[in-house]
Amino acid sequence: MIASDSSRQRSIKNGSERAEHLAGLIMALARREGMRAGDRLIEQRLADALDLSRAPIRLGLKALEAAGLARGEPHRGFVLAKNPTSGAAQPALAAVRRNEQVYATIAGDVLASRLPADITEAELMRRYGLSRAELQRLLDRIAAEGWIARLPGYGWRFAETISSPEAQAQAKAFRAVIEPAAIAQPGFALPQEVIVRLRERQQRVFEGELERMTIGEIFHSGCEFHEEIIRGAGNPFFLEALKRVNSIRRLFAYRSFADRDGMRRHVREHLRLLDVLETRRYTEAAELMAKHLQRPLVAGLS
Amino acid sequence: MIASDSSRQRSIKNGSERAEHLAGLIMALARREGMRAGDRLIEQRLADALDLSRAPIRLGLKALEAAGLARGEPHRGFVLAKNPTSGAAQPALAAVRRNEQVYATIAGDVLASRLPADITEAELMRRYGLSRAELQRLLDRIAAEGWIARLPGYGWRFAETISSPEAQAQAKAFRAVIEPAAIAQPGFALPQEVIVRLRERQQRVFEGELERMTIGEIFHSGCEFHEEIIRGAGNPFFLEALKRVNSIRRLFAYRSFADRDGMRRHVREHLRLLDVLETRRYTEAAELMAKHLQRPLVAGLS
DNA sequence: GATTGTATATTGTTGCATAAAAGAACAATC
DNA sequence: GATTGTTCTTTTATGCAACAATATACAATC
Repeated sequence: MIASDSSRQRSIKNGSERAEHLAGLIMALARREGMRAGDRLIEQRLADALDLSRAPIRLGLKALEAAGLARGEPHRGFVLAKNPTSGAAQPALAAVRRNEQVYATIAGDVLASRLPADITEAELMRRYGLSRAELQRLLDRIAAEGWIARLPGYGWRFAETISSPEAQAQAKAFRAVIEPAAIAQPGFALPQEVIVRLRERQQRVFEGELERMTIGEIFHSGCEFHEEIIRGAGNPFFLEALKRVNSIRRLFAYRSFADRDGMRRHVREHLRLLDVLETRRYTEAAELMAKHLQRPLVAGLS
Repeated sequence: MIASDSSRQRSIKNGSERAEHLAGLIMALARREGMRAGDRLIEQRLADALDLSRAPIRLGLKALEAAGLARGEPHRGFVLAKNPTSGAAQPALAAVRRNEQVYATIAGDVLASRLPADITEAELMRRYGLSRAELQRLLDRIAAEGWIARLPGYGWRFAETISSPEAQAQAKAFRAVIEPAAIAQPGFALPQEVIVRLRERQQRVFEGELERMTIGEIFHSGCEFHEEIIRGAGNPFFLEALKRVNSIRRLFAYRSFADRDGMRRHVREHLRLLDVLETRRYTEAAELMAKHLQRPLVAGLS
């Protein structure tokens, strides 16, 4: 439906923060794409991938250079200086946006029911020391993720979804319905190149990268995998529904610990699923997916 | 999850417009609740039902009185003056919000692909003659409904969902998956009072009110029915997903003509479904729902 | 005891000026 | 021929003050 994960982060006062954020986006992209040290970072291509124009990309690249993650020469553009490992991406994001922290804090407070279900903007501004503009942006983002909504009068209301302790189980139950069903849809089809790309990534994760990934990255990768597959149904409602669930699951994910062994098994199942999908045995694939989603994975990723 | 249908409409310059809007909300509520001429309109109760405080309700009531739809006496509050029929609710809404019109226009333009997928706010302001604030509000609403999203840079992108000609069929396919599945969920249960309320409403519609309802109202009533039922699964993700689909289906609904006979049959199926649900034969109910959703209904309501 | 009337405090909106960010076009370079 | 460098235009954000709407508390009335 709509790529919602690249939710924008403006409202930066300190110019360099914005640049570092962009740098982070670029590194994350490079990582996902499996780029290595020495690969060229072509402005237009990055811009297209991130739905931006070259101007902001440029800022990001300069920030990367300043952080020693990229090297640039006049008229020859930039080149990755280091393999974009998890660790490498961090420094660029060292100036973790305050907004990002506040976001996490709010999420935590809601999960722990430290906030009332109904709350005014003014109250939120006071509690978290935000300006109106900052709060606005934050609320927009949260609303887009679906766990808050305006009341008709003053104030906002947090969704039950997230505050409920059973939310995690409910998300699972929901996915267990839509994901296999999507695969079983009449027109389901996954282009070969998508399968190849997905297999590559899962393979990379399986073969060691897992150890170097943060929980957030692992989770993101899992979401991407499942979203790509559900996309095969060609029905955006399935995709959109999954994205929403995932954006809420992400909130829990941060508080779960990493069970690397479970994850490894998990990724193996992903690979197995790809094999079945490749041969177009969709009924079987749907069943496999159903089983995959039933498996209780401690870390809450799938 | 979150009651999103009472999307607020502020930004009114002409004070009375806001009041008339509120009046409309009150009448619509009275209608849904099956109130009759002579029934009291208790401020606090209306306020609770509409998630507002008494102050705005009061404005609405006064507007209703001015429109001759309610009678008020000092210290005795207001009383419905007429049965809240579809026609009666109209005059109060005569000053149909310009925003509402623009909303409809945009929806139409997107459906007809008269707008590019990516577009800037400035462009939208020019095209539809809106102030930034007005547009902002509109975009927020549309974003909440899920058919537009910000790009990371400048501009917004319309969802594929809505512009696709198959969207209608896709929405149907999606519902055909989640609604029966929700009923089949382990913990599914529908409180008796909900069944009673739903039956009452459907009964009312079946016994003639149908003829006097607008397409919009018929559609709304159908959505509410299905949403109440899916709520029985106790899993907000199902409910939320259905709400989203419905908010998009509503866009199509306005352009479909009314097939009163088909609708009558349709409502009969609703009543039948309630009977089965009442006896807790959920497996059977799920099957019934699946069939119900397969039936090709011209008017695109369900 | 519930509901309405009224006054007051709080909350959110609008428009505007300034500043910052992003996009687009084209020349320069590899 | 693709990519980078540079410049210019357009678009959007931000903070602020005046204003409008909503919420709340309590008294008055039924």
